[in-house]
Amino acid sequence: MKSKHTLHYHATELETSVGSFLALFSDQGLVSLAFPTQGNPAIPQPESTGVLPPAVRRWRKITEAALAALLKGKCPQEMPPFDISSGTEFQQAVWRAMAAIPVGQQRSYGQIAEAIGRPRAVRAVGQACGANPIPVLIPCHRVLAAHGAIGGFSAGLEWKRLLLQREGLILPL
DNA sequence: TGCACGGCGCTTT
DNA sequence: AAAGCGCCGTGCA
Repeated sequence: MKSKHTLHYHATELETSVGSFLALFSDQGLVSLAFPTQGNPAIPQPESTGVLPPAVRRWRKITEAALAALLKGKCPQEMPPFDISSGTEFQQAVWRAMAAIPVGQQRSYGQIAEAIGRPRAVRAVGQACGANPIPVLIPCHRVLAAHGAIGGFSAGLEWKRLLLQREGLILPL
């Protein structure tokens, strides 16, 4: 017996002002987003965007526009649907809470923990943030340690700083 | 300011 | 079953 859903993902590159992100879509929506890997601009693109299913082509365009907006510190007009089914219930709750942080605002790991009703699960929240499959659009960069310290970032603190800076957030030195 | 530590909830091995 | 975290408050120099 084979399931006909989610057997395969559509991989596609998204060009931005800071390099090319790699996006993965399922038939449910955007599954993951990967930062441009250093000095590695052109992974050969096996499928042209022409072969992508219509829905995926639409989401791709929306995602690209949303990325561009966020990199300019602006609020995206539209977001693609997220397929975060890979996460545990807890992780999905954390990711949804992060997605609700407005552009230009910040939260602490503790605040996210409270927002999902587990005020003491602070470390677990940190772990779940690190597991966020859709960085930038699910703004894990807007989650800082208590008292404004920058905290961590799995893709590298440089990216976190850049994103915060573009959104006009100032960090304590 | 800075470091050390204990406790915490969840994921991963 | 146990380790290991993108944490956080406290306490001490």
